[in-house]
Formats: sequence, C-alpha cells, structure tokens
Amino acid sequence: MGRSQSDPPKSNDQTAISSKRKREDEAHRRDLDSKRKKLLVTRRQLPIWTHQKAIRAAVRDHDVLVLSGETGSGKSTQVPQFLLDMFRSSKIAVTQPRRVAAISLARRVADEVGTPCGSSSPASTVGYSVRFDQSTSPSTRIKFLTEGMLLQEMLRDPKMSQYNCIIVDEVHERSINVDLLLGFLKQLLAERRRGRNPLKVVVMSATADVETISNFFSKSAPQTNGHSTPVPGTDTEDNTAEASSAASWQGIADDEAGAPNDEVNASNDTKSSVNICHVEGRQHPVKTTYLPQPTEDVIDTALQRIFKIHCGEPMPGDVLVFMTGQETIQNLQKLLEELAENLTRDFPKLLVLPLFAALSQTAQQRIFEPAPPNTRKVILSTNIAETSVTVPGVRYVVDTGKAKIKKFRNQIGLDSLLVKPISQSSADQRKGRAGRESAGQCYRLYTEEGFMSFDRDNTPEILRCDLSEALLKMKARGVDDVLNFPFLTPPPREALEKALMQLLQLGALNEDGKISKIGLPVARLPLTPSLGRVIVEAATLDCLLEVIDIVACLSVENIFLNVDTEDARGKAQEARQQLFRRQGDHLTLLAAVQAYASETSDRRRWCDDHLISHRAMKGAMDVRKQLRAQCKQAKLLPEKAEVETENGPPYEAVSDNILKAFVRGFMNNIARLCPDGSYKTFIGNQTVAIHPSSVLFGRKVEAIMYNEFVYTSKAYARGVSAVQLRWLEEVIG
DNA sequence: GAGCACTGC
Repeated sequence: MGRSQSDPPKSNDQTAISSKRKREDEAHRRDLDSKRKKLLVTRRQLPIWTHQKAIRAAVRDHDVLVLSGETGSGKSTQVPQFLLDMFRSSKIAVTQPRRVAAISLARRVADEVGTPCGSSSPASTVGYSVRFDQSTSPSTRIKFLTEGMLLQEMLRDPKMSQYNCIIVDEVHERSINVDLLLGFLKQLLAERRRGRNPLKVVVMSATADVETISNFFSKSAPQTNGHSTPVPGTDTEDNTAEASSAASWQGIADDEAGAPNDEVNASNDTKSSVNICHVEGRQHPVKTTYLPQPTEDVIDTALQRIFKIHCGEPMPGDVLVFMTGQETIQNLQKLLEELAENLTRDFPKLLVLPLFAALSQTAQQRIFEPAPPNTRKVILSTNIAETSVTVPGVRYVVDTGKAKIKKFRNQIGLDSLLVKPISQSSADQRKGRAGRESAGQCYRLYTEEGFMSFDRDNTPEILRCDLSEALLKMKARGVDDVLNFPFLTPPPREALEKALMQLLQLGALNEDGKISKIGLPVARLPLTPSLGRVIVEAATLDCLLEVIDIVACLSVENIFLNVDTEDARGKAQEARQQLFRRQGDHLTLLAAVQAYASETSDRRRWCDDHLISHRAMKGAMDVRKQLRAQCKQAKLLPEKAEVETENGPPYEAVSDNILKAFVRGFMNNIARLCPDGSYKTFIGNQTVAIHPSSVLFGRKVEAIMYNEFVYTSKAYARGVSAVQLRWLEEVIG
C-alpha cells in the first residue's frame, strides 16, 4: 500500500502523517499476526486438525465432500481455511442458516487467518454477507453468508462463477433454503463440470446421517432443462499445487461412497463423485435421566425437578429448561419465584430468567450476566436456546420433550402452530447444551420408551411449509419442470401442484408454466409471492410507497407490544389508539410507520410512549429502504421517487387502492360475514375468527381480507382489514 | 375477550 514514485512531492506535515500512518499499519499487522499465532495453538488441538490432509485430498479428487462432525469438531472454522490455497483465483462461500453465525464465524476465521475482517481493509481476505450487512473487500477469499443470501446471489449469477467452492454448513437443520440450495448445486455441478471452471461442494452436517446426502449427489437426476445434452465428463482437474497422497484418505473414506466413483463422470452427468468424512466432536459427557412413568403435568414435574437440582446439586451450575412457549414459561416462572421465597437460608438463591424471541433485547441479555453471589440461574427457554442462543454456565438441562411446530395444510391454505413431541436429534441437541463447559446432566421429563417413539430427525421444513416461494425461485432460475427437480426430500406432488396453482393465480407464471413478466420482479423481492404481487399491483394503483411501508411492517415481528398489566394501559394505550384505523390492521400499520418516520427528535421515546417495539420499527425501516431500492431497480418506482409518504398527500385519498392491492395478492384470504356473526372463507367456506391482536377484533364488517390463517386454539385470521366484495371482481377483472 | 415456536432474502 506504499505510495508510488510518481506521487507529487509531499510537505513535511504530509510526510510526518504518512510515516505515522505506516507505523500504525505496521503495528496493526504485527497485532494481527500475534493473534493468529496464538490461535494456531488452539486450532491444532481441534479434532478436525488431523484430518486436514484427507479433507484436502477428498476435495481435490471428488466433486462433493460430505463431512459429518459433531459440535466442537471445529469444522465450520477450519474447513474453509484448509481449502483456501487450493482455490487461488476465486472465492470460497460458506453458508450458515443464521446471520449471527455468519458474522461471528467470519470474525473468528479472520483472526485465525490473521487478516482484518470484511470491509475494514481492502486487503481483508475474510468477509461476510447477510441481509442489511455486507462486509467484504476486493480481496475477499472466504465469504460467510446466510443461505438466503446465497440463493439471492444465485438469481443474479446463475453459474455462481465467482466461487470455485461452496461449503454448505448445518445441513442437518434442513431449512427449506438449504434444500433448495442443494438441489440447485446438484444441477450446477453438472453444468460447471463441462466448463473450464469446475465447482467443488462441501456439505457439512452435525448428524451421522450423511448417506442420504451422499446418495443424493451420487445418483443421477432427471434433467430439468431440456436443452442440456450429456457430455462425457473429464476427471476433475488437479487444481492444487499440493501433492498430498490420497492414501491418507483411505482410512477415513467410506467404502460406500467410494464405490460408485469410477462410473460417475462417464455416464450421466448429473451424477457427481462423492466422498464422505466423519470427524469426531469434542463435548463433555452428559448423564441422561428419564422418568420411570409418563407425567400428567409437565409443568409440575419440571417444578419439582428444578428444586431437586437446586437443593441437591453443588454450585455452580445453572439450569436450562426447554419449554414450548411464552405462556407456559411465564406460568412456571411465577410458580418458581413463589416457591423460592420460602427457601431457607441453607440453600443458595434462585434467579429465574425467561428466554424467548419476543422478549426485548435487554431482557434476553440478562442470561449472559453472571449471577449474583450464592445464586443459581434457572433459564426457562423456548427452542431459541436449542440452536440460536448459547446459554453459558449451564450444567443441568431439563427437557419437557415438546415444542410448538408450524405446519402448512395446503388443502385449505392454513398454518397450524401446535405443541408436538420433538425429535430424537432435537432431544440430543438439547441434552448437549449441558455439556458445553463441563460434564453435565440432562433430565428428560418423559420415559425412555417415550424417547424411542420420537421421530429420528426433525421433519424437513420443505415438507411443512407453503412451497410457492421456493417454486417461484426455481422458476426464476429456469427450472421448468419443478415436479422433477432434484429434491433431497421430495414434497408430496399435491403440495407442489397447489403451490403452482397459487403462482398461476397470482399471475407470476404464464399459462405455459414459465415465469411471467410479473413473476420476475416478484421472485427477486425478499417477500412471499403474495406480498411481492401486492407490491407490483400497488405500482399500477399509484400507492406503492404506502404499500411498501405496510409490507415492511408485515415483514418484521409485531410492532405493537403486548400490554399484559393494567398499569401499562392508560395513557400509552390512549396514545396508541390515535394510530388505529377503522379500516383495519393495514392502514393502522401505515399510520404507525408514517408517525414514526415523521418523528425526528426521539424515536425511541416515541415508541415507548406508544407501546411500540423500537426494535421492530427499526427493522421495518431497514426493510422499507431495501424494498424502495429494489422497486427502483425493477422500474416499479421512478428513480427519483424521493417523495416521503409522510409528506405526501393524505393516504385517505388512496386507502381503497392500498387495500385493493392487498386483495390482489390475497384473493384466497377473503371471508364474509354470516348472519350468525361469524366469518366464513369465500373459498372453502371455513370459519375464521379475527385474531385478538387485530384492530378489527370484535368488529363486524361486510368482508375481511387477511394475510395469515393460523390454527392455534382455533382458526385465526391475522393481519386483517375490511374490504368490499365488489373489489374482488374489480381486481380479478 | 383472547394470545405466535424459530429462522431467512
């Protein structure tokens, strides 16, 4: 980064500044290097370290490496580094299901490599890319990204030409994005093998069930694009300078994976050569205890177990209790706190902390604070502690064996969210949370027979959700025959057909099943096809800025905080009342965004005064900014649309059009009022109740349109507005 | 007068 000799002569001051700068740079480099050397000591102790040569050889000699390794093996941080010098001229992508993981892994790996992270320096070789936060440099060689981000990149660069290696991590979680990604990669491997720029894929999973994935890649799949002709493949080129012998691989290679390799490249080009590697994890032992008899009352059993641990087990050692939801957590918290009052002084104190996603950031932060002296923490948590949040100091896990699980019923377009038994792998994941720092214990509040009756693995999301978004992404990638797409787990044909029907109805597909002029921008928007369609419709109805504001709110958690105490009502409730619009939730959200955006002095305080979540509002503003930018790119919004909605004409003038735009995207979600006072869906004649969180709750209007149809204790409509039935004809016509 | 687990673009 030194100056070239052609630079103009510098003044003394400039010379002084530039030499100071040089000294600082030098110091910074030394800093990074000493950090790197220190970390190298720890890296060498990781279980995966001894597999380095084998992993490099496997990637060199095969198209796909399937790597299984339990927590603590070091695979997420080490594998990208092992492969770095094999791909000199291009990038390695590493996908993660969650943003925090992508960012923290990038920071860690940057330290280990000895490079600044992300965009902090043009020389940085390790970066990350997640929604709203991209941190890369021209020199980035390892890029951590969320699965959704890589899918988004794939829509813009179908060949993924900037990457020679794609590492897909945490595949065992089986998010719909990971399934989609694996299908696309299977197709892409075949395409890229024919070119000069072959692609390597590494699939990493925490469970030993690597066979399914291995078979998936090594078996041929029907071609999805008719124009491609099978070309005899060449063996993958040896693009590493290292002459590492494949012999060291033999000990680890699985015979079953090695066997089909010989024929792979010769016959059908959707087959890839696959190798399997297993790396042991590093966890402390956890002792498991089951109930002798099933329990009638899990809450009561949990209560007793927590007190037995607290009074019988030595300090320190916090307790993590896995429960189903906010309500049960708060109930148990109350019971525990009452009983803890009566504890004699012989026992340590008890600090009960709830943990669920809807909790404010500061309340969640409390689990990381050290407990006061002579106090044991009991954390009552939802599934959030299973994957997303690591609770420190836990030595005891209490597992109720249940979770709330969402499932989409495509026959009626209804989501159910019900308490169900978890899977065995989920139970083991929960148990593992007791052994992160030292040996621990896990109390399962079910019998061993109960455990044996659990499903082996979580049901992949692709079998549980609305497929319209996934199918539209496929169509946008040119996958015409979605019924024959290489799915790792093929969804039922009925579910695929239903989603195709939905896309046709939205006008996102042409009659021939190919993506339409409307479908293309919809596919690129970070929204469901329905909401994307609403955006496109709003552009023609001249209310796009307003609709973007509403859609932004619908894309984040509920902006209205729950009021559970009488005290919290009163003034604040009254202030919020000013935002309520009689037409329903959509215009109420718009009023809230406009009021928030026009508040220039203290937005946090404005939120507090109105019982509105500041976190959600900030999120909505991020989405709004992104949607506006993307709408400009898609020419839905004029380039110079700098008109702030809050300064524009009153939205009353366009309020009907706003709701009509929503009706276009949610034509199946219309219900009309019946003489008995209930609402029945226009299609299917199902009874729906307006959710208590809606401003229309308890109101009677001619007809309602809603964004979500969720079954919990009964079938509820959420995100509801009053509409006129004649709009339906108008919108369709 | 009743209540949504968790991610992600």
